[in-house]
Amino acid sequence: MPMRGDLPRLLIEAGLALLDEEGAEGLTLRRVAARAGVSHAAPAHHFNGLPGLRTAIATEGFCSFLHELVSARDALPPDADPFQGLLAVNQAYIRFSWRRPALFRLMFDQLPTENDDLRLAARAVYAILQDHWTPFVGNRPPAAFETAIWALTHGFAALNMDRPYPPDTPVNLSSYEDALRLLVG
Amino acid sequence: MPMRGDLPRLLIEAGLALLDEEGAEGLTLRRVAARAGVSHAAPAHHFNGLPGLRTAIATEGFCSFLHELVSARDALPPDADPFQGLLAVNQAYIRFSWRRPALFRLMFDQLPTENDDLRLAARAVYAILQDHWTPFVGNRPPAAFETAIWALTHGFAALNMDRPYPPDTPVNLSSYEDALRLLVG
DNA sequence: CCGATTGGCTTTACACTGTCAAGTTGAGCG
DNA sequence: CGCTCAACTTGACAGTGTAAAGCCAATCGG
Repeated sequence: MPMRGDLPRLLIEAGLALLDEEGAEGLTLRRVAARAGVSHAAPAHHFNGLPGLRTAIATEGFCSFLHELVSARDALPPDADPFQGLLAVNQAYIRFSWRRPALFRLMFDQLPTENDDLRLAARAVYAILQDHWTPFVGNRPPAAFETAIWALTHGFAALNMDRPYPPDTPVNLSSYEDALRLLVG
Repeated sequence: MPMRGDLPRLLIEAGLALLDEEGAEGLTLRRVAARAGVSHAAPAHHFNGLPGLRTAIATEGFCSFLHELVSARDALPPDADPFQGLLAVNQAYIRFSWRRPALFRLMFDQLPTENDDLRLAARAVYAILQDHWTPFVGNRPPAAFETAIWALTHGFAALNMDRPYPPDTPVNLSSYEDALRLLVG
């Protein structure tokens, strides 16, 4: 019926909306179908059941994620120093996890699948992160430095996604900034 | 019927087993009930529906988690230096996430609930982590140092829980050890 | 000792879910 | 026209959480 915009894309966008509006439990084949105005079995037909829809949504999520990281980088003034770039991109990472927690969780819970598109999208995100920390490697072992800085960012995002852990701890990006500064020294 | 061991505990243990054996999708009120040999509505009666069972299981998970961290600490030789202690406890953290990924995810997805028992259990875990990194704070800002070291560990655990991220990256605890050493320098 | 009450559990029912098989529709093509 | 094939729809089924009602043994006030 809707010739404008093929159905698969419509379904993915419906899924993203449901995820953002209602959380993980809102993402349902039948709800996605209803939102896209098609029959309840249409989503399973295009993707491969619910798991297929979820990986498709996760893949699209990584594209949005990448776009936000790139935007954060491009929004910097041209004379910004490398640390400002590193901080901006990694703060965008964390902010994404706050703004779209259900999608963020789906993306990283979904990672181990063997879907090539998903792996590619995730790799692209990793590449832009890499670009920004390489200037700081210095004479440290690169693998350890990569691990440290990227686990720091992801861990901070994951632990503060809904509420601070441990409870009663205030959450703010400035504490992340200080931690990052500790690492890059 | 089973006078040995009250039903709530039986249900929690059934849930933990299902989680370990079948993953997150295996944790179902009805499956838990069947495994404990009671009617399908019994679990919802004792806990408060599925969410209540989940937080109860997460709480129990934090107790096991704490126990493993304490064991790792106590297994150290008495002449171990502080860094060995820090490393041992944090590696136990990561190993737990590998051995029981579904439970680990449930625990940290469940955190934002307002259940007091859960908060208490999570806090106890945090306390033992804290014990081991305080010797290394030195003259650094303590909040930033806490954030850094704890986000590093949790992020490493979360990202390598099922498979390495980014794909094609080898996972090993030694790369974590190097990263940790970078931080405590 | 006895009737009432209560808490632990069962039974029943219902709406909602994913998945599968079969049917429908419509466009492209010989 | 008739054939095919893909994109859906329809219908059915097992499994899910939840709520209401029932059952039943233990407990307790008298």
